[in-house]
Amino acid sequence: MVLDKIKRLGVPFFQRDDVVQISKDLLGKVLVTNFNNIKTIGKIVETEAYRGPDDKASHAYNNRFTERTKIMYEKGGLAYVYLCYGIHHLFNVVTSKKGSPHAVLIRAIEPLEEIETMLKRRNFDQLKPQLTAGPGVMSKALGITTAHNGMNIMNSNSKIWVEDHHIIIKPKDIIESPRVGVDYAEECASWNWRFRITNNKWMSKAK
DNA sequence: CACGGGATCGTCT
DNA sequence: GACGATCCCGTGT
Repeated sequence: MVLDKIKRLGVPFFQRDDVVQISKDLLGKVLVTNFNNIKTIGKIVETEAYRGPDDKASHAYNNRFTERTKIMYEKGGLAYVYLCYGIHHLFNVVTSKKGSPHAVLIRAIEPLEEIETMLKRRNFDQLKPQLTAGPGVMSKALGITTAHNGMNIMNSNSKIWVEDHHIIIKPKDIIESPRVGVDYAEECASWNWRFRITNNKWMSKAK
C-alpha cells in the first residue's frame, strides 16, 4: 500500500545530537498541520539550526533557562513556537535529548495541498511564493500559533507532524548561508546554518 | 528592486 | 523599559 511508504518522523530522526545535520535532513521533508479536519501540507525548503548553549543566536545560549525557553530543554520532537516582534508565530522543532536545548527553525515551505485554505488564512487571492516564504507567514498559512508550543509532533494523534516522502536532497543542492536577523550574535552570526534547496522559488528572500 | 519605517506585545533585564 | 530568529507597505528609482 502506497501509504505505508509515507512515514511520520519520530525519535530516531529528532533525537539525534547534531542539530545542523537535522536541519539539512529536514529539507525535502513534508510538514503537515491538521486543524478542523483540514490538512494543509507543504514541502520544507528552508531551515535554520540553533544549537543552544554555545550558540549566541539561540534563545538558550549559555543555558539560559526561562519560562519561554524551558521547552527547548525537553526531548527532541516537541514544537517550540514563540512570538516574534509581537506579531509573528515562529515554528521550531526541538531536537536532541532532554536537557540539550537544540532546535530547528522551519523558515519556508512549498505548498502542496489545501492551498485554498492557506490563501484564505493569509488573505491572499493568488498563489505566489510570499504565501509561505518566511517563518512568520509560513506559520500563518499553516495555522500554527503559540498555542501549539510544547506539542509532541511525533504522536500519531498530534495536529502537527513531519512526513518522509523519500524526497532526496543531495548535499550539492543545499545552499548554506548565515542565518537571518541574528547580526547581534557576534562570531556566531557568520555560521552558515541557514539551509535552502538550490533553485527553489519557495524559499524566503530576506538577506 | 532597494530601502525605510511602523506595527505590536511577550519576554527579559 | 527596551527590543526582537519578521512582515508589509509606501516611497523612490
